[in-house]
Amino acid sequence: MSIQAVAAKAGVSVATVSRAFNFPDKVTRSTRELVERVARELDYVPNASARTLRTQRSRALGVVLPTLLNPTFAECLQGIARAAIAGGYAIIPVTTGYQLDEEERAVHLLLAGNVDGLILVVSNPATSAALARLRSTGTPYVLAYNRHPDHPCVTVDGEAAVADAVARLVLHGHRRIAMVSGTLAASDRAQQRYRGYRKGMADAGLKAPPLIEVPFVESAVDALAGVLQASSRPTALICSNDLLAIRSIRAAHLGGLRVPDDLSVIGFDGIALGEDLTPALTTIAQPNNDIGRHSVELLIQAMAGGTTLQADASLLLPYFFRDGESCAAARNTATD
Amino acid sequence: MSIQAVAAKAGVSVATVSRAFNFPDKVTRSTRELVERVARELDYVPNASARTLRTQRSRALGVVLPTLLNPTFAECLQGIARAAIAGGYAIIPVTTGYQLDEEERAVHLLLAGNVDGLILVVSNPATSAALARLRSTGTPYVLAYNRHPDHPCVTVDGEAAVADAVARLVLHGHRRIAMVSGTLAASDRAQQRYRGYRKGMADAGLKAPPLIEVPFVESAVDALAGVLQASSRPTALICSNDLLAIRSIRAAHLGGLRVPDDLSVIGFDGIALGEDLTPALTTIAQPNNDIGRHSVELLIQAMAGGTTLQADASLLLPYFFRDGESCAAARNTATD
DNA sequence: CTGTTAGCGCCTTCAC
DNA sequence: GTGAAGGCGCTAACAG
Repeated sequence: MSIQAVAAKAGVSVATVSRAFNFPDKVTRSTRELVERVARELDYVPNASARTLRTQRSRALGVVLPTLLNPTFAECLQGIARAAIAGGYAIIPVTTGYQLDEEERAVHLLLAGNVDGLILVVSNPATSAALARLRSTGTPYVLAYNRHPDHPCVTVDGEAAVADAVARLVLHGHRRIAMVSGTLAASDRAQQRYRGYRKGMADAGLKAPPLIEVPFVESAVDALAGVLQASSRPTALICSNDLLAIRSIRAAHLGGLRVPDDLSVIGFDGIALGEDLTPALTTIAQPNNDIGRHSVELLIQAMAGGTTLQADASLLLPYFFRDGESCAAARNTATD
Repeated sequence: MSIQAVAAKAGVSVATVSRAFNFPDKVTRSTRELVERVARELDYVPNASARTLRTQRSRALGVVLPTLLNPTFAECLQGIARAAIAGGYAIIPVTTGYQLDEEERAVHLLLAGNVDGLILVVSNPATSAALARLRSTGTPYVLAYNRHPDHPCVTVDGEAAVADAVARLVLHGHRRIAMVSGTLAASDRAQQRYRGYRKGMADAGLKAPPLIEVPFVESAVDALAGVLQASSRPTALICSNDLLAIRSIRAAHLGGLRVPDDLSVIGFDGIALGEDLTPALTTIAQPNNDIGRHSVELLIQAMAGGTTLQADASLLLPYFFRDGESCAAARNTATD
């Protein structure tokens, strides 16, 4: 079903049909209605690839993310999806599994797929080869969750957020506060959050114990077992993401510690599920949906202007401390 | 950067360049290497829309799902994404928020986007207008999670699964077993699972109390409060999905009941997160990733044969009873 | 084995 | 306000 068929049946030229669809005012009302009617009768749907080929715009956005198994990114993608549809764009998501070579492959794939722009969550903007190559192509893009002065980014101030959280814990009487993180090298977010932790501890005049680095989330429970049994075990844990926090709570439980009575746990991300857990997860909530939405909006805006997005378009969205039940005041301990 | 440029620089015709890429054996080794080198130098990437226009195949699959906020579907989409990439396809996901009109809009959008095939999770295959229209277009499609004799489906036997679960509970001494579900009308899955529940109860010679129907997951806690306070409250809950199970556990907790000591809770879906909760969620686990993967594989296979997928290609994958900590034997109660 | 050429369906000047 | 025609980049006959 092509524009030709519609033109023929309506007794007008293809140009008129095209205009009736794309510039309704450039055509007489009567012809427009005629064309619309015929198109409907014929179930005509404009051919996207032909249009793309002709206009050099696909109205498709590529999305590169680590995984959908972390609800954080699923929530963000949902935000992206809604905003994209609202803006008349389709999205093509690709997951990388936190692997650098997959990042490159994804960007390559998407570029070959003629996307008009890209939203990506990379491991580390400063060192990402994929990002460097992407940049050189002149395709508009925006980073989500990442933060770097040379790139347009939409995220929250993870450093300040964690420093805040530490301050809150201190206010509640905690002194032995440890941080649990995934592999630091694997993401700039983890690094920022850890910086915030150290800053928070320093500000409170506390000595920061070594970072509890968990290579695979699955091994979190094991990694924590030892730490939580020590005589000078922490009374509070700040986790670099909610999934780690959930596993930390489990580790505490397995170790015979009650949360929050014996151990306070704070997460980071604000996944929706956290509110329904028992105990409800105390966490630093990011507006995951909005991060996605704003990324799309920035991108669409830039593309409309025919430009690429600059670093100074970056958005730092507010985070929220979501009070839950996994965090409480420290009990008085003589060992302090 | 077009094929023309490559041809010119390499001193061959565009046809040769095209062949060098698509049928490497149909050109001399030397020409192929020449073309490849020049293409690399020029950073040439074949234009997807031109190819699609010419071949009438987009190598893109549309995916219609209710939401990404339920990890079940996020896990499935992850499976779809991986399998699609492996098969050389891009995916374009659209969420419907469980709304029928959004289902139609999504199908329309995707069809207009020139997808070669569709994977969808609809509310109810028997009544879906979107599905009827899709079918009439002759575009290959497959349903995931849905089950219907007239459509190709990839899912598990939800009815048998729940009946099994009831039998297990009975074996553990439970007699007052209630089911918690979302709106029955909103999904055929919920209906199947409920049928399984009634069958299981009937088989055990037990009277099934009224279904606890929760219109919005957010209201689950309220909806359950009353039921759990009653003197003849259930000793076990079978929930139609894991998110409901998690909220049911919370409701129990808020009502002063311990899980599993005072109340056993079984979920359905097998979201990964369930294993990390405390108590670890006992659930009927579906192979979410595989459901996605198989859907893609069936579709690609059918498309390769140039055919549409028939109902008899449907796949019923195995489910697993995942033992957790939210379910235990019933305590002896004189009131039984 | 390689080159020439005709469209795929659409948009967009340029005439009228 | 409408029509005619070129060409976006590519593949697939068809020739050579």
